[in-house]
Amino acid sequence: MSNYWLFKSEPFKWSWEQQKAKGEAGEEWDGIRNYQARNNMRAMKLGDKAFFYHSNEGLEIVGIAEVCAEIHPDSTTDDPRWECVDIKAVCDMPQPVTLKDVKANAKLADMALVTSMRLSVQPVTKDEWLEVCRMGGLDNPPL
DNA sequence: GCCAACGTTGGC
DNA sequence: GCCAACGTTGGC
Repeated sequence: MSNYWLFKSEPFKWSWEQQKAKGEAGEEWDGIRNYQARNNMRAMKLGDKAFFYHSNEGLEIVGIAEVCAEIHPDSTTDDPRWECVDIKAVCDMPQPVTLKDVKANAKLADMALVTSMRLSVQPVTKDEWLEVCRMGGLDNPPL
């Protein structure tokens, strides 16, 4: 039973294209300096699935990733408070789901993307997961 | 580029 | 432990 998440990234800092280029090796999701976001990463298990969202530019969910390393120290700081996971790209959203689309869908009114705008690593419920996958044109969403 | 929302810091 | 000041995020 895996859980579902959403990672935000500004595409000019770390884009979905760059994430995909890392392939199976995945990449450390470093640089998170927010407790709530870190706590969400602490709760992640190997194989958990996540949406990859482009903030600032794009404003859309562009792909699906998977947790490929559980919580460990963030290599970009010596501060022991900050830890992170690694994620790898799984597949593209055939049709990216925009923030506008999410806001326009009553089923997604409680999504953290809408209610906790500034949280950069968010939990996603299974219902939300399925609905966003459906909107993105994924008939057989990774579960 | 602006600015509202909100998390963090630090003085008391 | 409160709260004002400050910094950052992120939509517009």
